[in-house]
Amino acid sequence: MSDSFAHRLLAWYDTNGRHDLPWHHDRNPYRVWVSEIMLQQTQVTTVIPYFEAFMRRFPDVEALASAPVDDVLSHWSGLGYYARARNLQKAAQQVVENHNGQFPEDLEQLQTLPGIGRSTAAAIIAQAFQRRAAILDGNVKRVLARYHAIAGWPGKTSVLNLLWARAEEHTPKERIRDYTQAIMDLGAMVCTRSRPACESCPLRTGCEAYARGETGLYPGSKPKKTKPEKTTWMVILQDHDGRILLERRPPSGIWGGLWSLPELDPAYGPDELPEACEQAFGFNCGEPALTSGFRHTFSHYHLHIRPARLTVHSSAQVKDAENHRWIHRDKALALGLPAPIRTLLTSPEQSVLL
DNA sequence: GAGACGTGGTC
DNA sequence: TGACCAAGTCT
Repeated sequence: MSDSFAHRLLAWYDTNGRHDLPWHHDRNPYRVWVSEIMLQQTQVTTVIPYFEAFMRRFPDVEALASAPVDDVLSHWSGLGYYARARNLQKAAQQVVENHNGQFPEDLEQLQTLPGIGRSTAAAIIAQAFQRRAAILDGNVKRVLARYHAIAGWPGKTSVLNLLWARAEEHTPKERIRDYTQAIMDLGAMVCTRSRPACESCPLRTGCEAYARGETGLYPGSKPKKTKPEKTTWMVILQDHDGRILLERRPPSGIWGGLWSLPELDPAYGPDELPEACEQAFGFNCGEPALTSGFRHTFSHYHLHIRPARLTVHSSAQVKDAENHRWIHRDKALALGLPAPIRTLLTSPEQSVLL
């Protein structure tokens, strides 16, 4: 039912909303889908340049499906959550092979594609097919939690279910595309996390949190936990030509599918590194030169990185040639080597800014 | 249910 | 400076 909530929101959107984002032009399921995946946990201003470059290189689902995976990853460099890029291409291949190149128009079917969950599927239904579907992203959660004074952290299933129920309730049958954009815009521009602009909010009347003067209490915050500390070796393996070894990281885990300095088990002591390298790569190495380690903070843990530089004595081939490559020192320096954290690559030729 | 997955912005 | 968060999904 399109209640007063939806009407007030749409009236606000008509004069105050964002109507000119790149994915609003030439709107088709492919462009909507790519934008929705890029926008997961990522802000609009960050996404815009990536979206435009991505569309130039992969203008349609066939182009994406048939591209080399390293090419897809290189266009994702710096965006983070690289599983999104891998899933994006897998999904493109499924659309081409199983759906004749056309995106399914059904909520459940969309969710069978990798990387598409309930909210993204609904966003595609609403934005691309203009059919009624309720979304519930971070913006909508905040708006609804405040409007209905829904207490508790939205990560909790019970709270999430309450929010979904309200989202369904407010979603209108008419102007579904605009409504979907409108409620996200309100969350991003007015009903912000800190210092919301309640005085210019079309939903001020009826907002329970505002009436109580308690907008700061909603949505409830996540339970605090101390971040675990992890440690790793990152080795700078150099041969007599000055070349440095890179390793393709496994598809899952941190920086999945990207290239970086090889990592070794932190259980090895400094003295055991030559032996560990011999086992892992097949090289006879000299004594490691250790430089001071540093800490890199991620969403869920602190990573203590210990760089170790070793020189390769034997000129044998690398053991696992498929997943290792040498790059020349000049190139390595240009990429910022040997600072290990700056050596992430989407292919040995391309650097990633971190 | 809880943890993993990234980078950039905010306070 | 560091905790917290952002157009979530997968394991």
